[in-house]
Amino acid sequence: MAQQSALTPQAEDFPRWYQDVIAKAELADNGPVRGTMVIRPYGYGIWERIQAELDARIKAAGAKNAYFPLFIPESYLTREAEHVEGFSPELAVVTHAGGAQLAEPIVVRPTSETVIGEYMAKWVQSYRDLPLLLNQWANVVRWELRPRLFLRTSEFLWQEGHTAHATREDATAYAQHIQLEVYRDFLVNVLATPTYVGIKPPSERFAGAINTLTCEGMMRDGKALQMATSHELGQNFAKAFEMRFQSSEGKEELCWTTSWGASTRLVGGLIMAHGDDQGLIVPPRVAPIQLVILAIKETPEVTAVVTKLGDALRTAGIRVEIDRGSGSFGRRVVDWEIKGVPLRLEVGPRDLEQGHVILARRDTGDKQSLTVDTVVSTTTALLADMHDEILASATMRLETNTHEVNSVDEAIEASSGGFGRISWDLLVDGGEAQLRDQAITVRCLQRADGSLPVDEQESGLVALVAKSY
RNA sequence: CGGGGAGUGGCGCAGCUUGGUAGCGCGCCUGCUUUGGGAGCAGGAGGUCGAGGGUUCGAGUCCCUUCUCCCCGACCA
Repeated sequence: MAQQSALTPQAEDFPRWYQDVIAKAELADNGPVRGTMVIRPYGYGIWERIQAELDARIKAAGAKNAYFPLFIPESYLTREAEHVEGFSPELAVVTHAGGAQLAEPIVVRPTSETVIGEYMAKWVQSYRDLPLLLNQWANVVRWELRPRLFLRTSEFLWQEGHTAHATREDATAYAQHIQLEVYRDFLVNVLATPTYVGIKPPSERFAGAINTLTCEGMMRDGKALQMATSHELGQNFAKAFEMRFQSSEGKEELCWTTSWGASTRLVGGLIMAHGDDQGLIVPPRVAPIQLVILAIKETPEVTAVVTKLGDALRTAGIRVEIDRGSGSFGRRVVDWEIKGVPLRLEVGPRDLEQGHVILARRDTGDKQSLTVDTVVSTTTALLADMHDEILASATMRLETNTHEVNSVDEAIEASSGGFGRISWDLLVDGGEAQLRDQAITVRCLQRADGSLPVDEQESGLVALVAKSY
């Protein structure tokens, strides 16, 4: 049987590969309204893993979950000038409800700074109430002209954190803490995606923020993807919503606020950062299924061993699925490869006669045979190694496709299949616009050593430029 | 909004030039055989051809109107 590839090869047409893999791995479907997305169980399983890992880190950072309404009075949005200007083109507005036209239109939240600001103002009276650290898991709507599943949908799922602080320093420190200890830590240790952490140039900043921090990842086609951001909002929203508190000296002062978010876009990032021509490669810690046991043929012996192994692996804390399915061996293997399940344990009558089973890795394709009694220990160790190796190869790709450049022309060249690293000074005077004409943007600004700058005025900053999703 | 395409079973497409029984691949269902890298054979289900109007004995095909979707250019997690 001629081996025909199940997916469009990445090198042939990357966007097509992306669509193919989403369909064939059963991650998502287009919704009935343009730009909307149906997340299928396997895709949602990945999102649930992302949620669990992020939520734990957010709680460790001291924030507590709450929930605010989907509907926001239009007048709230208009209170912060930059914010409303930034978001008005993509708002969905409800003008009719209950069979009548509404006196004041209601906006479907594109983000919740405004409602949350209103309530924070109510809850904060004293410096003793600060910092106020909130997070919510929610859906938001931003009407998109060019939707792409997971990457840009008109409705998406995310977490949005909102905090209020007594001082600017405290707010700055918290935004940085979230960016590094929540987002970067998650991206490295769970998603196995190395990123460049930096600040956005003014042109790319969140509407209403005085500073935006970002983690920029590189996809396998060399394009950038913004994976998570946190914003220092200064006192812009505090002013608009009169978030005041009485200091220990008895003076009335304005709060300093932050907001920060990560969305279902992360699933898109996961797909494009690791996937290959055989399908997804899901790193073990984010994998809803870490190991699939594939019963090659259902003899009583195979069934017994498969059941026993499944129980043992689950007891060891590994997320296991058993495939006793009908259908050919090859077909089932290909299907699990497309889904990117990290490990596949093949159990057949022939193996059992010889007293072993076969363990195959999705990322490298390596197979080994091992005795039944060593399966749990081998698997546990291998899952840990696989995370490190997937991260290492992604890091290698990030580094080899990032080029130091010294001119705008070289930056354009570097952006054809990766990132350019260029002195920010070379871009401030018209260079950024020149890049933008080539669909290249400044993804973030860093210090020369890769650390986070305070603001874009700092001298000696380096810009990472690339085409992006 | 400017430019370019496409609407035909679940998905991907042919048929239209030159009107005459609506087809192909994949998928799906049933049965038998097969499960060690996308199984084989046999049988079967499933379509108001985007919508409306017109021409004609007869329209997927020709004419008019209309709707929708996709791709490329200005925003965004």
